[in-house]
Amino acid sequence: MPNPTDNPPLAGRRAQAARNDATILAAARAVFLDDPKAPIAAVAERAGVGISALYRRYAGKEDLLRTLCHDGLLRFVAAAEEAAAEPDDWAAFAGFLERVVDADVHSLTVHLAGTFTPTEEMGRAAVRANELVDGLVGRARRSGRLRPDAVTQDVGLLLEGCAAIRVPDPDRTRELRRRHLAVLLAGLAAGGPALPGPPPAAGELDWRWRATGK
Amino acid sequence: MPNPTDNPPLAGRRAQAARNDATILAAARAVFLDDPKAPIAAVAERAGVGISALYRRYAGKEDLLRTLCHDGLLRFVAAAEEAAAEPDDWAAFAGFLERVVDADVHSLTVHLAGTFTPTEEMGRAAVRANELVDGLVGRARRSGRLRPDAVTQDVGLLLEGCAAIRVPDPDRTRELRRRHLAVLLAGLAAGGPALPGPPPAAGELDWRWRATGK
DNA sequence: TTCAGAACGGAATGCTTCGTTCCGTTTGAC
DNA sequence: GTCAAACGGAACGAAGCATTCCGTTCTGAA
Repeated sequence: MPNPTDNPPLAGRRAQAARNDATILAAARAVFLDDPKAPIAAVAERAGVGISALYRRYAGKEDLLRTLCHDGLLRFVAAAEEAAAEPDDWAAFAGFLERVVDADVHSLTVHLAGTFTPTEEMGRAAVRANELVDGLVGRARRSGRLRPDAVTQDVGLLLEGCAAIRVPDPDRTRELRRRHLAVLLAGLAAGGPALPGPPPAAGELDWRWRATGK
Repeated sequence: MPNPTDNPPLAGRRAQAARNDATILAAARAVFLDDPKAPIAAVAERAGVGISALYRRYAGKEDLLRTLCHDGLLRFVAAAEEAAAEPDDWAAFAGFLERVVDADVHSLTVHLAGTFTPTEEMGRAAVRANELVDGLVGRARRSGRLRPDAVTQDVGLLLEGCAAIRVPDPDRTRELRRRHLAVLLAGLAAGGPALPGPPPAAGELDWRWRATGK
């Protein structure tokens, strides 16, 4: 799994193949982001390659989806780590959400859940992701900027809500999600009335990952 | 399209058939709410009837979906009208959102869009629905409780976001959506920082209704 | 009591969609 | 010049699903 930022100046079949690795994964991301039930042929077409180029790299559709999702999980973790470097507690929290929403990482992982059996490595990445979010929420809450009754799992609700917003134009989609996120951040700021109902519990939003069934 | 609240004390085949009308529509609502691409057989099974009982009432799948969606639109309008009767401007606005979220009306209409060609009557209902929402938003804004930069179309974003939240248990889903809605309402209250980006324009969220293709 | 047919259950049908495989071709590498 | 990695894309076979068809049940009126 080569680094997408590699830019090998090599020519020839080998280099072409290496570049295709990234091209195919990018195409798969775009296609399945648009329609989680898209056929594999759509990915090949989008990447501008034949179907066999896909099957040379992945054992089957499930394998491709798993790889794609794993990749998304790593991006999620990276976003959280980057955001955590921000000194201001609230800016770190808000910046994290903006990164994840912009990168559209959440919709990928959520909509693909259940279409493959996850690996243990993915499980570890998920745990790490959760720890990072927990840290960001904790910092924001301790700073007094985040309302005290907001919990880590509220972030999941929030991301799911933002991911649901979509219009045909991707750029406009990002703008609208940003706007929606701004409303949510305003609502998460300390000072509002108490939130109703029992807060989402740990693992309550993981149900998509538990079974392989539809 | 019989009123679901009818309770004919009649027995016999005729009465059974009349009751089935409502049973089937309710089953269809539950099934397609759970999975918008569910097969028609799932509806029949859920309703506890045979497939032919369905085809006796509807010309085909598209006809059933259209009827179901039309029904949802009417429920949406009814919710808006009920909420508008509330004298307090903010309570009317918030109450409307709670009704729609609780009844899960929005997800039905949104996820089914594009699977059938709408009737003119549905178009009229949609216009009426929009006018009602516009009125509620206007009242809330004039009362000073709603932030001035929120527009009618933000309600669409908000409802879409809430509809995206779901867990296996329907009751818990409602609770979580209510919680999410509370955050959003807190964020919509006047006093926050300005919302970014151009606000959603009229018709910008109607794209699902314009084409029949996927 | 009889019987025409409304209402129904569910198997059978035919079509579409898709994942996967297979085979002939191209093109660097040595 | 030869070999095989990489490919393109047609072909295959399975699965899912909308719709139709037919035999059965039971009501309601004569």
